[in-house]
Amino acid sequence: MPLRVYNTLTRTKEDFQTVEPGKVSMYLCGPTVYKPAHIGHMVGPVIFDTIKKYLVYAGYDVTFVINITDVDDKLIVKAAEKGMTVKALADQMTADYFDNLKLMAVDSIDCFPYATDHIGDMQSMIQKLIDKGHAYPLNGDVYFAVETDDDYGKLSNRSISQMLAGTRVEANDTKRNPADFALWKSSKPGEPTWDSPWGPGRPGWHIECSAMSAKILGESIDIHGGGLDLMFPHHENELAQSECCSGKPFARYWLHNGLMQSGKGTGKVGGAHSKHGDAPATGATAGSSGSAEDPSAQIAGKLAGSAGAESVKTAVFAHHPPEAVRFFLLSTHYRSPIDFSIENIAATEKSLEGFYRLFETAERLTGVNYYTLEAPKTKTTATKLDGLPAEFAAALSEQRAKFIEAMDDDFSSGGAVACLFEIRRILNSFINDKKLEAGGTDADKVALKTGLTLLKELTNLLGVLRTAPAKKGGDDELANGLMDLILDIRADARTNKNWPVADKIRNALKALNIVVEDSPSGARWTRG
RNA sequence: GGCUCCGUCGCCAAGUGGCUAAGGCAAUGGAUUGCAAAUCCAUCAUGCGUCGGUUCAAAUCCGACCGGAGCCUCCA
Repeated sequence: MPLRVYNTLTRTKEDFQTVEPGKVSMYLCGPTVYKPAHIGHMVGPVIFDTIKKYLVYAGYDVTFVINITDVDDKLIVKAAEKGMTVKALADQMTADYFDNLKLMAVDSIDCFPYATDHIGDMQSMIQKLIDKGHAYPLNGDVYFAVETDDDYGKLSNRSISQMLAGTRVEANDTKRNPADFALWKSSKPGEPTWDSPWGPGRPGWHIECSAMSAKILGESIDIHGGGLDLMFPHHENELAQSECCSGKPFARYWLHNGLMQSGKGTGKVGGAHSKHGDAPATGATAGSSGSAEDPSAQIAGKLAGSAGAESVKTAVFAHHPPEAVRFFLLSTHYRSPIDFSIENIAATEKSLEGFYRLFETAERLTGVNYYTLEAPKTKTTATKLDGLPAEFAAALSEQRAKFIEAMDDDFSSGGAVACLFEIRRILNSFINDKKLEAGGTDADKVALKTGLTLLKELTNLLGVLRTAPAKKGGDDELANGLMDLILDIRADARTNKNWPVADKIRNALKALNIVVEDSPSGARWTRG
C-alpha cells in the first residue's frame, strides 16, 4: 500500500510522489510572534512533526522547516502598546513558542528561519516579480497584480471576480485591482524599516514564506502545510507569488490541518457553554465571557484573536500534561476540527493511565524502563518478532501492519491510536497468560520486552508516551517511610487473615486519597 | 450572497463502494481476588442527521431537506 495524502490543491487523496526520489521537503507556516503561543498554535507543529516522523520511518530523508515571522503590522502595534522594541517582543514570544514546542515533544524541525534574516531574499523575489510584470510599485509600496496570474485562486477555489463580489471595495484604493496584495510596504517613522529600490519599508505578509521556502528548500517543495485558516489569503498568495516568480510548481502537496475549537461549537469566545453544564476544574463558572486569565479562555471560542494574553504553557499545560494534549490531538484526524474541551482532555488523560500502569508493571517484571527504551526508527529496521510465541507475534505484527495502513492513508493517526490500545491489551494478556506476576520464564520476559519495543517503535512515531506521568507516589521520605511501615503491618495482618484490620487500613488510606492495591508480588500504593 | 467542510453507540472517535461498522471513556455480566483495585474475557450501533435516487452491493456516490462549523476581514 503506497502512502496517500489529501491534497488541498486537487481536493483528492493522491499517491505520494516526491520531487526528488527518497527526499521530502516540508514547509509549515509558523507563528507571527506578537503574543504568547495559544493551544491552537501547537496543532500544526504536532501534526507535521508526526508526519515527518512517519516519513522518516517510511524511509524518506526529510527536511522540515517552520518559519518565524518576526516583522508584521501586529507586532509593531503590540510592541508599541507594551513600550517594547519589535525585536524584544519578537524574541520574547519566540522563546515562548519554542518552550511550548519542547513541551509538546515537537523535536523534528530542522530549521527555523526568521523573516528578518531574509529581507534581501524577499527583495530579490519582489524585484523579479516586477521584472516579469507580475508586480508594480505604487507610492513606495509594491503590489502583486493578481490578474497577471491565470491560476490565481486555484488553491482556495475562488475567482477574482467572485472574491470581489461579496467584499466592499475601498473607494480611494489606487491598486490596479482591489484584490492585489502588498509585497512591500512603505514604513512610517518609528517602524522597523529596510532600504529597498522602492523606498524604505518592510515586507508584506506572504512574501517571507515564499522567499524562505525557496531559499532553504528550493523552488519546488513537496509538502506545504498550515492551518485551514491560512488557505486564503496567505497560501493562495504565497502560491501565486512563488509560481509567478519561478515558473515552477511551488508545492506538490498542500496539507491543511483543522482548527481547534471551543467546547460546543458556539463560536466566539464567551458564547461557549459546556453541554453538561458546569465545566469542572477550571472554573468557567458564572459569567460566560471567557476572560483572558481564565485557563478555559484558551479553550474557548476561536482561540486566535482575543484570548491568550497568557501562554499555553501556563494556561493549559499547568492543568493538563502536554503528553495527554499531544495524544488528544492525534486521536482525531488532522483535517478535522478539534474540540478542545476540558471533558475531552480529561478523558484522554484517563485513557492513558492504562499505558502507564502497563509500563510500571513491565518495568517491575523485566527491568525495562519504557521511557528510555530504544526502538527502531525505520520500517526496514523494525522490531523483529522472530522466536516469539507464534500467536503473540502474529497479534503484534497484525497491529503494526494496521498502524502502518492507517498512517499510509493520509496520516490517519486516529486509526493508528486504536492499534496502540490493542497492543496494550495484547501485552496485558500475555502477562496474565504467562503468569509473569508470579514468576514466569526468562523467555517470556524477553518476549514481553520485545513486545514493548514494538509498542515503543510505534508510540515514537506519534511522539506520545515518552515521559513518565507526574509522580503519584510519595516524593518525600517521611511519607515513604510511613507508608512502608503501614503496608508492612497490613501485610502481617493479611498473612494472619486478619481481614478487618487489613481493610480498615486500606479504607482509611483511601479516605486520605491513597490507593492501595494488592498483587501476588505485594501491595503498592499511589496518591489517587 | 460566494466558497469549503462536517453530522457514525450515552460521550470522544476510526472507517469514505462489498469482510461480523475499529478503538477509547462510561455501563453490564463473568474470570481472578479473603474482599477490593488492576488486568483479562464477554455484552454494548441490523445501525451511520432525514427522505429519495444510482448500483448486484452505500455510512461511503448523487439530489433535496434538516442541523452544525469555517473562510471570503494580515487568525496556526
